[in-house]
Amino acid sequence: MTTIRDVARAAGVSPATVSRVVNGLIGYSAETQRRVEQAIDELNYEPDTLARGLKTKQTAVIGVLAPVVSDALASDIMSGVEAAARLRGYSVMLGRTGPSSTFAASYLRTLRTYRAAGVILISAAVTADMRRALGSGIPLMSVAIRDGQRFPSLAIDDEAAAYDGTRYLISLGHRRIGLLAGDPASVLVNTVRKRGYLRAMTEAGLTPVLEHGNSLYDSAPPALARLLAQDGGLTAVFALSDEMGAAVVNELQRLGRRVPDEISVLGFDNTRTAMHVHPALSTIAQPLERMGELAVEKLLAAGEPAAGPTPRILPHRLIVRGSTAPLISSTGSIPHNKEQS
Amino acid sequence: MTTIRDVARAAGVSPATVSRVVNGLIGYSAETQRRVEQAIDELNYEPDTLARGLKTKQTAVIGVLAPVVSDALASDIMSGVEAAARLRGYSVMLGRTGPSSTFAASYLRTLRTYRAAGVILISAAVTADMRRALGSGIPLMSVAIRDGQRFPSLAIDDEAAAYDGTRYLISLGHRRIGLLAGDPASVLVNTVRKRGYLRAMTEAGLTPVLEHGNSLYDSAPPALARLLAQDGGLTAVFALSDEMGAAVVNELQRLGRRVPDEISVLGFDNTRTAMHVHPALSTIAQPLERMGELAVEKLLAAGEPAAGPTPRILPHRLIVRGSTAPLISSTGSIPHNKEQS
DNA sequence: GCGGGTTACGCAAACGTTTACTAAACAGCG
DNA sequence: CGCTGTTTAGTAAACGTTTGCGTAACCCGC
Repeated sequence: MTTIRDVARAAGVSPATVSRVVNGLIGYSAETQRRVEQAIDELNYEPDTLARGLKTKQTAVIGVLAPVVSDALASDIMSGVEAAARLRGYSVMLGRTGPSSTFAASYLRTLRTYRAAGVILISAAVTADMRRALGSGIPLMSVAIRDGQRFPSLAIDDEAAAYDGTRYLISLGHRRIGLLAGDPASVLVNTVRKRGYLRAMTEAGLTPVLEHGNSLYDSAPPALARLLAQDGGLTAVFALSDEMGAAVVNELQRLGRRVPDEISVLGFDNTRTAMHVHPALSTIAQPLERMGELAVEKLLAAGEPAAGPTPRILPHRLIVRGSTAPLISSTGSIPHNKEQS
Repeated sequence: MTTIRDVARAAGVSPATVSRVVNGLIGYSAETQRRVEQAIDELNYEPDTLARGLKTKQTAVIGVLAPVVSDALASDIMSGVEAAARLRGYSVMLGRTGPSSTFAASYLRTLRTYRAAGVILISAAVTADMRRALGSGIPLMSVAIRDGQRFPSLAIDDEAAAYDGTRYLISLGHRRIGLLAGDPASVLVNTVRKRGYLRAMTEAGLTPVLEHGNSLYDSAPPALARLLAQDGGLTAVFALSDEMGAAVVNELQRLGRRVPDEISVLGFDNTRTAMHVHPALSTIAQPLERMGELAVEKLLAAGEPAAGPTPRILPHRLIVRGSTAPLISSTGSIPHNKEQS
């Protein structure tokens, strides 16, 4: 490995000067710069990140923690994080927190000893424990979850999104709308989405019908069965994740119910999964990649304590595909599809 | 931040001794160990990774590079990598190489300056350029692709897997079997899979029919149309990725062809996507998570140059779900489903 | 041509570890 | 009791950077 000293010798200057030109500081002549740069090229020099980090107490790494790595939602966010990070010369370090954030603190401690520039927490609430494990020097930001006002976060307004989704189904003429929620214990965003659904239903004078899955595909069929047991005449099902939504579409068809003619299905998140089913799932979109990008932008801007704990709200969007349709009601009033923001 | 010197002072010993107990070396009494450990606990000391890495010329990070981050196949492998890494106290650093490995060298250079313990390359061939960018000290292993004998790799036998898949369809009684391949330019594993298909077809005296997509969902419908244009009487389609397989299932149904009664569909990889479609996709499984785990195991064992360039072959497995069925042929011979390894 | 201001650059001390090397303490043993 | 061998522990020199400080050299106007 060639060091800064090798370059200095080759260029006939001191290591200090090499460091200055490498870091674009001032204090050297144009001629010196040329010689140094030539030496760098010839020796194929690359500054050692470890030594640099040790001295400057900062490394260009951003930690990303998600409940599970191989998850469509988390993957999309990570993709945005990776893109934004690489654009700014940062690397990303990946970690899995487990469904109930079991490993989070341990990862954060590691990230601290790496002197990470910041960490992004996906779909998990920031606890005081975590904040402590990370130490005070490193900014932390949670994404795809709203965490009161205590820590910076970046998410859509899940309550409003669920409200809008429910309103959309109502506007299609549906009256008997079932909700397929996720596990409120592990993914607390479910609680607030559920609230949005309930508000829309009671406002419209409709009676809520709801069951819980765990957000994953396999949990949906049994939960759907329970939903149908409660009200066999449901004309629409609102699933709070695309995986469950996709499962509902498939299961309904297996049961011989036609989607969307007999029963509409609405998903949530707009992950790839929504496209993988036929008819394609209408869903509430979160700007996932964009959220990842924004997270690193805000994180790095947070060097200045100007950015306080400002939970930033991103817009959600209703995406209408093939799984929802107006109710063919006996009253004959048929609202039509629309894409709204 | 508390340093090793603080601990030493608190325990009344020298930094050297603290270092020894932290690293489990020998050369201190039981009493000393007790005092040091107590001081560590009290001061909440955590050794600085950067300083340690600088001195020892090694850090506990493993790099993982994939063509795209938010890909079901890559995600599953990464998941295995993360699990195995964390088990051994290693962290994983994530990078995206782009479809034609554009960014790979740059990432490898970064990984080198971090003095990574090893790097894992997913679905991308190792080039001499990459090997050079990484330097000579860091082991590199490619996963889910077989790279001749030049660099260590870990994959299934794609030729045999495609052969077996095709044989399976033939054993079901199908004679007119179309292949939906991926883009051979970007994902070269497609070439060898195609070879397996061709071998099985010619061995059986059948005429191959094939078209190319790009492995992604959206590329499948048009490719399927071209396939059908070549032979409208196809009774089975073998798609070389689950995304394409899922798209084929959906598209076929949209065209009014019943799956699997009129036409069977076989996928490849056994990602989550295979489950997201109805009927669920029969597919050739790669042990993706296991591959990730094994990759880090071999990588870390490769400290000893005992492990040469031994491309390790993992077993593939045929998974029969609902998208394939025996051909109802006029001859009346109906082979039945089976799960084989 | 000289003082004052600027610019270009080198010296050396950090940053927090690990690890030779060395020394003291101690035990065993004839 | 001296001698040797072993164990425990400390000293200090690295590892490859960055950066405060100092000092030549230079520029400029009077």
